[in-house]
Amino acid sequence: MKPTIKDVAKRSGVSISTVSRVLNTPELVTETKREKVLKVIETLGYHPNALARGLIQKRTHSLGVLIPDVSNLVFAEVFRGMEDAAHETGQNLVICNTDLNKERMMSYFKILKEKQVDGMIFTSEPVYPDYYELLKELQIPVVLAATHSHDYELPSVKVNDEPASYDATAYLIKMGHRHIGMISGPSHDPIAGLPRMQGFLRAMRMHDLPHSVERNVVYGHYRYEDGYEAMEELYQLNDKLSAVLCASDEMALGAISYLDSIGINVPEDVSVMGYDNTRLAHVCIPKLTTVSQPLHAIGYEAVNKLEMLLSKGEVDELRTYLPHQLVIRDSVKAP
Amino acid sequence: MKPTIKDVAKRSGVSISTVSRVLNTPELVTETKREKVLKVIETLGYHPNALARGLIQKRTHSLGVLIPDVSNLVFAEVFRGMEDAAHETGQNLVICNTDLNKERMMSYFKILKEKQVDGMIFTSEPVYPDYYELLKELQIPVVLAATHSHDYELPSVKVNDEPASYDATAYLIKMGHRHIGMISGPSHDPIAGLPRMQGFLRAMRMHDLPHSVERNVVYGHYRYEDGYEAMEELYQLNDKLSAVLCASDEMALGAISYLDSIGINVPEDVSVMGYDNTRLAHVCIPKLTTVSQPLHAIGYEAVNKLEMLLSKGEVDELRTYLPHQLVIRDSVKAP
DNA sequence: CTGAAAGCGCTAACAT
DNA sequence: ATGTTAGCGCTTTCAG
Repeated sequence: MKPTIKDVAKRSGVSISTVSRVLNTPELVTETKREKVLKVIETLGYHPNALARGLIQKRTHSLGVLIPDVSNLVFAEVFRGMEDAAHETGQNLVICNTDLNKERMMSYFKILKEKQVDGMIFTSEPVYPDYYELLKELQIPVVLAATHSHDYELPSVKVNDEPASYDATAYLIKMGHRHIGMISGPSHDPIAGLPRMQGFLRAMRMHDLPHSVERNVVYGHYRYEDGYEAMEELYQLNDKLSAVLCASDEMALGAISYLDSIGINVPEDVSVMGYDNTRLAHVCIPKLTTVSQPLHAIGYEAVNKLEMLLSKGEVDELRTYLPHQLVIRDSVKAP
Repeated sequence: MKPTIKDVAKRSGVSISTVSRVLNTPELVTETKREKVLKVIETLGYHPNALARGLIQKRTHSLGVLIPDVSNLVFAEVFRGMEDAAHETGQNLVICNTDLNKERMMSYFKILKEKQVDGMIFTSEPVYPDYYELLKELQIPVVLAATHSHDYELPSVKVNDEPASYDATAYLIKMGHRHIGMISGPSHDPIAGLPRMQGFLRAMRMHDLPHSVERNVVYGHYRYEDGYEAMEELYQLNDKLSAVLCASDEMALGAISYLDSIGINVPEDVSVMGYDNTRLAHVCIPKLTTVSQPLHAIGYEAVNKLEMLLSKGEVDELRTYLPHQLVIRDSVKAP
C-alpha cells in the first residue's frame, strides 16, 4: 500500500496533525520535529492525497475547460494561454472537447461539477439559455473566453469583432479597393459570424461602396474547405471583386487556393485578407495580411479572471475586450 | 450548502446506502424506492462528489497528459486523439504543458500523482533515467505516445521513423533526384531527430548517392524559422541540390519560404518534402508532399493502451508501431 | 507547540 | 431488498 499520513506519523513518532502541519503550516512546528517528519516523508516516498484534501477544503485547484476542438489552431493557442496562466497559479486544467455538441457540452458540465473543479472556462460558443440554466443550477463559477453574452451577467474575455472587422475593411478600402467581397462565418453565429459581417458592411456603407449581402457576402464554417468553396461561389456571384475579407485565416487560405486553381494570383490580381493571425498566417506564401486576435492573451486573461472570481468573489471588469491589431503582410496590395 | 447523499436520503425516507445503490447498482433497488430517490435527486439538484467516491474506490477516471506544447499542430492532433478515446471510455484528461522543461516535467509527475490520476500519457519526449526513476517511485501506470524507450519496459505507440524516412528518401530518388539534402531535427534527439536522419542516410547509401553528413544535412528544431535558416545554410553548403527532405512540415514550409525569397520555385526548381502531415501540409501552396504520421491514432491508441493497462494490468503489445504513409501532393516533382 | 477527535461525502462489507 | 457501520486520507477545531 502507498504510505498515508498515518504511516508518516507513526514512523516519525508524532501525531498526524503534526505531519499535516509540516505540510501546510510548517512555521507552526518545531524545527527538530519538522526535519524528522520531512525525512520520513522522503524515505517513505509519501505524497499527500489531493482527493482527501479537496474533500475537506472544497478547493481542488483544478479548472475545467470547455473548448470546441483543441486541434484547431485558434483554440489551441487560446488554450495554451490558459495553460500558462493556470501553471503560474498552481491550477490544473481538465479539458473537454465539445465539438459544438450540446449534449456533450451539458454532460461535461455535470462531470466537471462532480469532479469538483473550482471553476470553468467556457470557450468560443454562444451561451444558450439551457447552458445558462444548468450552469446556474450547478453553481460553478464560469468565465467565457473568446465569447461573451449580453443576456447574462457572465465575465468574459474577447476581442470586439465588429470594429476589428470594420478596421480590416477600412484598410482594404484605403488601399484603393472598391469592389470587396466577404467570406463570412455563418450569419447565425453571434460570436464570430454576425459581428464580423456587420463590421464589414458598416465600413462599406460608410464609404459608399457596394455592399449587397446577396452579391458581396458568402458564408462558411471557418475551415479551409469552406473558404475554397465560398470563394468559388463568391466569384460566380461577382467577378470584378478586387479584394476579399475572410472571417478566418483558414478560409483565407482556402480562398487563395481556389483563386490559384483558376489562375488568379494573390495579391497581384486579387487581395485576400485573413482573420485570427494564427501561425498559419505567416507560414504560407503569400504570408497573410490579417486581423490579429491576441489568442494567447484571451486564454491567459480568462484564467486570471476566473482566479479573481474564485478568490475575491467578483471580477473587476465583467466583459473585457482585448485590442485587435492589423497585421500587414503580403496578401493585400493596391488594385 | 450543496446537497449531499445524506440530504437525499433524508428527503427520500431511505438510508444513504439505498441512495448510493440507486446511483451505482439500481437493479438492486425496488422500483418504487428508486423512483422516489431519483425524484428527490432531481428536485434537490444533487450531484455526487467524485472526490469522495475516488477516495474510496481508488479510481478517479482522470488521466494525466504530459505534452510539450499543445499549441503545436503535431501535438494538438495527437492530443485530440487522446481526448476522443478518453471521452469514449468516460475518462477525463488533465493536461500539463512541459515545454521540454525537465523540472516542470518532474513537478507535474508529482502533482498528477497527488491528484490521483489513474495513469499518465507521456508524449513525444525521450524517457530520461531520472524520469523513469521518479515514475517508478510514484507507481503510476504510464504509456508513451509518439515516443518510446528501448532502455525501459514502457508501453508505447508511435511510428517507426527510420523506415518512414527511408521511404520518403527512396521516393525522392525514384522521382529522379540524385542530389538530395535533408533538414533534420537535432541529431541528439533520439525520437524524431536521429532516426529520420538515419533513414535518409541509409536510403542515399543504398542507392550510391552522395550522403555526406557535412554537405547534405543541416539541423533545426522542427519550427518554421528553423526550416528557413536551415535551408539558407544548406543552400550555401551545396547549391546543386534538387530536392530536400525535411523532418517536419513546418520546416518544409520554412525551407520553401527561403527558396522563394531567393527566387527559387518549388517544385519547379527544387522539390521539398515534409514530414508529419499536419493540416499545414494541405493548406499551403504548393501543397506539401509529405510523410503522414497517424497523429490522431497515436493519441487514440495510447489512451486505449493505457486503459488496457489499467483494467487488465498488462498490455497486449508493449511497443506498438503504427504505419506511416507517403502522401503525394504538389511539392515534389521530377528534376 | 502538539495531540485527540470530529468530520468532508461517499462506498462497501456486514447484518437483517 | 435495505439499513448500519466502518472507514478512504486528510484538515481542522478544540484542549492542553
